[in-house]
Amino acid sequence: MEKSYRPRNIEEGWYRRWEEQGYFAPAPQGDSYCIMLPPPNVTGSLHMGHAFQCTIMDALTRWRRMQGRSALWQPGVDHAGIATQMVVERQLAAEGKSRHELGREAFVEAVWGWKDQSGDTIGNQLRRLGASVDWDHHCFTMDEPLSHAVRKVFVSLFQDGLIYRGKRLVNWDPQLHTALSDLEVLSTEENGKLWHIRYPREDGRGDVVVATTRPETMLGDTAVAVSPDDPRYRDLVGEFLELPLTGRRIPVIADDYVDPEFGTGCVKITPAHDFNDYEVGQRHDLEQINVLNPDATLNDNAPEAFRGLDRFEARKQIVEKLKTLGLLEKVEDHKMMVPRGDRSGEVVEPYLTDQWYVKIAPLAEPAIEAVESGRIRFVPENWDKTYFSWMHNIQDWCISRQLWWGHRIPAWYDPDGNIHVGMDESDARRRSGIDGDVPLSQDEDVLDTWFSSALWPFSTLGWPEDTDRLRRFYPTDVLVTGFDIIFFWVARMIMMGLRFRGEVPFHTVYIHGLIHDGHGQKMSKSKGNVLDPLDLIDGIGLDDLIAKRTEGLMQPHMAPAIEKATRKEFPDGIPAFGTDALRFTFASLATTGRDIRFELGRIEGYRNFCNKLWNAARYVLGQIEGQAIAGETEAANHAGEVDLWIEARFAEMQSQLNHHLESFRLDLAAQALYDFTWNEYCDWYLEFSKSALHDGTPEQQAATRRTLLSILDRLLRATHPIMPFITEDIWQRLREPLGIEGESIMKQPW
RNA sequence: GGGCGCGUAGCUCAGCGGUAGAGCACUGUGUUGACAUCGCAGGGGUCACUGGUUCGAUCCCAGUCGUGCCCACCA
Repeated sequence: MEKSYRPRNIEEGWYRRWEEQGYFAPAPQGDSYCIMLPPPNVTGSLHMGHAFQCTIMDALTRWRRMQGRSALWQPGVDHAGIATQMVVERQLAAEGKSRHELGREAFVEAVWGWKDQSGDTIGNQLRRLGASVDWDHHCFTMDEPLSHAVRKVFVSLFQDGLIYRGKRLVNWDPQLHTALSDLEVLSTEENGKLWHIRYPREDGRGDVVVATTRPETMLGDTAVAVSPDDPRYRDLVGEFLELPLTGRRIPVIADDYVDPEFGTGCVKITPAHDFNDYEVGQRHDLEQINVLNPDATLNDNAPEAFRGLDRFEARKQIVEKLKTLGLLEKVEDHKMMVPRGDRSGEVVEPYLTDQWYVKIAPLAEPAIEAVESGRIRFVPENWDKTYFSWMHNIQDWCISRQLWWGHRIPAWYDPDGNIHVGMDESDARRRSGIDGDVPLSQDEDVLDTWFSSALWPFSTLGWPEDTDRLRRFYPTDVLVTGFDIIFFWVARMIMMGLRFRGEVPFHTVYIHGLIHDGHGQKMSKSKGNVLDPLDLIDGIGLDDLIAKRTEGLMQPHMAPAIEKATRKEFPDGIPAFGTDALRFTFASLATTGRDIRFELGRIEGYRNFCNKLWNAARYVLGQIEGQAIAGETEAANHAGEVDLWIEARFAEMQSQLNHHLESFRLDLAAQALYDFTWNEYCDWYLEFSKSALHDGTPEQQAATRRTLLSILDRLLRATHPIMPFITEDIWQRLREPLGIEGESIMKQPW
């Protein structure tokens, strides 16, 4: 063995060997154990969070596999509708082209091309991380079998009345020109203004002052509301007002929605541009006047002077106009929550469109029950509160997106606008009994990416076919994921799993924290604080790191600051720590907390730990070369106090380790291994063995050699789930002296 | 406005009803073979604050302060 631990030398070959030998496929017998890999974006690459998550999943899978379970870790990737489409559109934009110039077919082809080009980045990363996934069954959400499952679910839900098409307000992203679900809208507090505007009374007896944060929407007002209990405005209810700039007359109505304490106590009601106003409008049967185009410029329902203006420019001009008309009473500074699209960052508009929805309440009910009854358990437990609070207030799910990349909605329209849903056009015709000569056109929209993700636990196993894998591995055992996608993904998998399999998709949801940088900041390209897991494994020079962090920035002016911070934090770049050290670090960071700070000092310490283990093995192997090794019984007969002590300590550690793995405390598991290896096996037993090997009888020496080897063997197996490479590499050298039959530590019993 | 979490050694974090632990950092010291990616020895904390329960609280309960995240329709 080399004197120093060099991860690169030992990590290279083992993964290929494991994969070639088919060790990652679930064993034909044994109780099943299954984890679904949360599918990363197909064209993306794995970041630290993914690597962290993979470490947890791989450690659990390897551990169960060694315990004799038929373990399946199901891999795959997600088509990630909006994200992927945006990437490709940006590439086109760089060439001065737009997707509309290409047309739908060519654009989708371009996306597939990009998918192929970005290639198997994720696959290669997973391999470098040592992930023991079942490559033979790798899935992509847009593979035909999975797409078939998507259509099947859509048709079925439609037939059962749980999918419907409706015209109502949605969150509209005016930049991406698509509807978004509630979850894809993030509200942030921003500084805004509250404009107080006079609406003259029709009877000429003065005016009413309304307060609004969005004056441009007044062009679509169809009422002004006051609180029914407000004595100031009691007489006003039923009267009419003149809506400035439009010449329209609108009624004053009374509605509980209005808080008399806020603003002036009078609220302008714009049913087509505000979710609350929409509700009020429904209650009072108000007209909905849409004044915006899909790109958030004013449309022809607006007075001519404002048509075609962007919403924010229109706001400026409207306020200006009101001022000259003497209708602007005052303007106040006002903090408000502004809704923005999570991908585009654009201010989202409540917008009246036709969209597809999943009627969610009937699906949510059993999903709530499944967690209440304990058939699904969150770890740590208190995440169930988050789950429940969302599920109890869940709104219908808008599933249509005005994108080109994704699963096309399996619905067709006849010339009269009737809807026909089916697995394909002919199926739709058959179901509706429509002749072949009636022309049908398919809905242009695609489904929300999460619609297909929701089916992942069974679509990847072959559903709707009744496959052996499906029967064997569904329900799966553990879902490992971050708390950021409990709503997006976890809840929806539970709902769909119960609906289409009649059983929960998994028994345990292990929620881990999110990896941040050493200062507790979220890692992001724009902050320039991203670490690539592969750079921690292979190392990277300072200049390369800086280049990586500053190239392709959305805000290039940040580059100097990023460079400075990077130079300060990594003056010598990043040394190569190896996969095992990285994995051990991730395991030790897997505490119950919510955010996790990744610091270089930590991984350095664990790289040293690898070296410690390496050298302990070197010592042990050096002692046995050409020497007699006692058999097990023989060794027991000649065991001294120290041997008994280390045996007892190992047994204790092993039992703690099991307990910690059972309870998903990989941090404690890692610590138990670290403590035993360093503070007991190395510091004490190895030291004592030196005198035993020097002064003992030949029998005692042979017994000591047996114990040295035997503990090392078991220690390596115990450490293998977290550090697969170094343990395999050392263990291979123990096979002969211990007379072990197996070919790999992966296949050794736990 | 609700919900969840956190506040323990200089830093990052474990822990637990019985007079505090790890890694890193720090101090001193040690190189003829397991390991300087190391060994040995050591310094350092009134476990945010206040009150309560208890024989006993860092740990349980109530409140306060600080801090972070999530959800929510106040125009």
